Amino acid sequence: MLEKVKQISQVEQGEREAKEERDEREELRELRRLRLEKLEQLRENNVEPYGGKFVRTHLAREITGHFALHQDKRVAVAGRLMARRVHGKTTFADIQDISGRIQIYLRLNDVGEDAYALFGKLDIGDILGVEGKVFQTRMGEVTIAVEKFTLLAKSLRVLPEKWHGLKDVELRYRQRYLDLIMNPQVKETFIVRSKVIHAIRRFLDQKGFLEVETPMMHTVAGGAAARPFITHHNALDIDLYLRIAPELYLKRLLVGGLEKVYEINRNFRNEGISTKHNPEFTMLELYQAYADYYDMMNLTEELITTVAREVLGTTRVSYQGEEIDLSPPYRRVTMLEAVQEYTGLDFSALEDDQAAARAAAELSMEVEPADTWGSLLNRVFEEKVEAKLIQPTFVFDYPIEVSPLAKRKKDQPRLTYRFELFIYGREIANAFSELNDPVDQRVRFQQQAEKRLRGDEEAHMMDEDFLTALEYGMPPAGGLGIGIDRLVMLLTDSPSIRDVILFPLMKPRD
RNA sequence: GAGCCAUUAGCUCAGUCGGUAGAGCACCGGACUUUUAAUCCGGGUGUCCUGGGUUCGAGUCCCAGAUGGCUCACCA
Repeated sequence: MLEKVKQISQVEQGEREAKEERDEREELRELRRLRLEKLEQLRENNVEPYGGKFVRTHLAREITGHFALHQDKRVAVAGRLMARRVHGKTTFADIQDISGRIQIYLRLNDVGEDAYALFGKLDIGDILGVEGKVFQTRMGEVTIAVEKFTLLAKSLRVLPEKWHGLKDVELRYRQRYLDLIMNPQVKETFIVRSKVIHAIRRFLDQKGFLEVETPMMHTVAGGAAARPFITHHNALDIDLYLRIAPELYLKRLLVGGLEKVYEINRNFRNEGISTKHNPEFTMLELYQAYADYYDMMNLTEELITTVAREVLGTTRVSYQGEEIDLSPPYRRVTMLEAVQEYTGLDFSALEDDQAAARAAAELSMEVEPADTWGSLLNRVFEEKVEAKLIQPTFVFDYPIEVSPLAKRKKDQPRLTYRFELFIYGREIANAFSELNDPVDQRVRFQQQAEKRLRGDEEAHMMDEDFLTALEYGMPPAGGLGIGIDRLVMLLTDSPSIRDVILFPLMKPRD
């Protein structure tokens, strides 16, 4: 009995020590503790630290950019306190809002002792509303002479350093809000992203395209060669796939008579993460009935140049030190020509799979038994050519093996009416004359199914429901997909896809 | 999945040969009524990523792990 009591008291002691250690650690976070105390003090002095609506008359930039218009005018601005320079009975500070920063100036004589003391208790990071008259300092800085200010939100955490900003890449992604507060270029990038998407919508709407939304959760993951994420619907007790592409649903809409449709939304692919890949990413897909892939090339050129002009005001962009000219026409080259140009190898002269395998081996490529003329042509292109296509280049007529949803070329049955657009060695767009022959499509699915049986998890799945739709008759059509994230990377000179996705996927930290 | 690199105060970073951890900003106290990376005086606030090991002694050396970055692989 005594033993047991002893044991319990030992356990209790251990718990107590652990708790004391926690308390001690909590106490060590002095900066935050100090701010919590300030919060209490504010409330004791009847200052509400978390305000409500504040009516602003101007954004910072509107005032600083047009001083003459606002001189001596009374204005109200709101934003985050980003810097403070105290000179005894006067204080300068900087307020940051969506448009930028503006300096404010407080004098004890103007605001009174209580308010001046309160301002001294504020912290960098607090959100305020200020009212006062616009003037220019001796040094020429457009400034608001504060008559009144209101605390709108007390900050309990210390912002990153004012001069170097937030550099730690991990923190920038995990706490993007801090990145946005501290690094103006980051905010600019995401504003550009928003404008790009808006410009695309405007462009397509004007051309008579209808924006639609198709399912994100699929019972068959189709429309691309990729491994899907799997989720589960409890009530129906079925597994579902997060979509890897909207393609097969958008084509069903062509069957239904929606002749020009597009969707801008997320795709999910359960694959590796890199500077060019995020598990969820944004795609534009569009389909136009009675068009073909040449129409899609023209549309792609027009879309990209329109967006670049509207958003950046130019079609010449600098990407990672490389000058890229986005003005049309873009170079157009068949895959066969491109491979010949960069390797000297004329694939069109190779009669069969064996000849292709021998030729590929001579280029010191690994050849596998399952490889065919088309798969090798594609691989030689990917390995020897792709990275060299810096200026915008349409590469067209892709092998049929790697294009199970594209229409077969009439005169060259080993190829399809398909192109991809490359810029800076990266695939930006993918398009084809859509396969609308249900019998051919069934054969293609069957070939893909065989690849799946052989262990290719990225091969397309058979989609009977889609085939049924095609059997009702789908108009011939051109289809186009553009990776929005990659386009935005190009237009914002961002080296990583994570720089253009607000919250890229990160592993949880403990 | 593989290789290389990084992880030290809230942030940006030093830290020598293994000898008990520093700077700037931010913060706290004081001075200052047109500054602007304000300035001047005083104050260091820490799970040195985590866990083992070597050692009299580890931020530092070794092993394992975590997270992140880059490159490659895969892919769009």
